[in-house]
Amino acid sequence: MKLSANEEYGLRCLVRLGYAGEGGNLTIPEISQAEGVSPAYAAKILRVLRKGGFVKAARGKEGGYTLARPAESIVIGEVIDVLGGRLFESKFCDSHAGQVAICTRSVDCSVRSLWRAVQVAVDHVLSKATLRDLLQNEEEMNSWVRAIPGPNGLRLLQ
Amino acid sequence: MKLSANEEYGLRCLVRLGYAGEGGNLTIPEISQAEGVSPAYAAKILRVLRKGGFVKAARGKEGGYTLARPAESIVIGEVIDVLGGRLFESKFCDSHAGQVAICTRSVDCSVRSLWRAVQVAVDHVLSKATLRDLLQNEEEMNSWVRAIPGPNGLRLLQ
DNA sequence: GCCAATCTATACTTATTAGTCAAGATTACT
DNA sequence: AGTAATCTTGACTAATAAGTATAGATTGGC
Ligand code: FES
Ligand code: FES
Repeated sequence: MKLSANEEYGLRCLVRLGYAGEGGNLTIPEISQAEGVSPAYAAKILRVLRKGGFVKAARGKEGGYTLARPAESIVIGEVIDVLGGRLFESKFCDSHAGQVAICTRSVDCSVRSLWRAVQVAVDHVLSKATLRDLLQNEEEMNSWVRAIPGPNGLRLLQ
Repeated sequence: MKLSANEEYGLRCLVRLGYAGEGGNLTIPEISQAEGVSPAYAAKILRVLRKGGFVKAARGKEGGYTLARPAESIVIGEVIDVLGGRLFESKFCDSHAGQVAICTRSVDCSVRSLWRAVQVAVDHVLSKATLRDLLQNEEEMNSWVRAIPGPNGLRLLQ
């Protein structure tokens, strides 16, 4: 259960484009330098973001990347899904089936129930965050996090 | 952000031992067969659990593995930490440092703030679950999940 | 003492993810 | 048309995680 490099750099590249503003254009060399990754790797990641429909590319001179839609309509949960998949996918239990009672009889598995709970908790945060929310400084972001409703764990950040 | 094989199988082996009850003893071949993994792999995972202090081993004939402490004192969050590390470790941002404003000036990064929020959400679930909670069937476990306090995302499981 | 059942440790192989490279395609400008 | 700046694609290499193999150490029973 670790953040992948794709998720980390992909999200950062997207934030970088968000800072460039609506219609703002950044080239691969620019993004690459800003995020401290190689141009080739930035290109690879940006391709994933493009195929996910979050950014669009223009080729040729004066080309570059730009957000495909307004920052407030880009939900971070969807971005993370594209960059790194889900924490707990439904097929997971099929491919890791044990033999006897606990997990094969997959109609009845407490472990799976726990994984689902974790997935829901993650989704609860990531489905509420948009790229717009990330286009602010850390302090403002912390306020945003605390504003997630309910006396849930996020309050612990307080 | 995916569950690792270590986490999946490690937790299942632990649950299996939990079913064996306090003082219950299972050998590597038994666990291996029950969980559908090779004996060698089960051994590798059980070693991690032993070093984490969750199970203890007895060698020689009549040997095997047993829980190191009562199931209700084994917190799943700690188990997952040992098996697969944290989602977002503090050194993470050091090793993935970008160059300019967003992530190098790590005193001010909204992305990091989001990762922390996700980590807190995960911990909120996993720090409340003990091995005892997992020693019940899926339906009972779902009830347990719903009982996590607050109108938070876990309600979505309803 | 010997043997069989068991865990232990380390090294090895395979699969997946991370990251690089090189050739090609598109566009703007002259 | 020519050229330079740009994205696109697929193949390649490197690093890490997953899984296997093998030799060794411990224990109980005969
Ligand atoms: S069915 Fe997947 S962990 Fe039990
Ligand atoms: S400092 Fe780590 S994501 Fe920004």
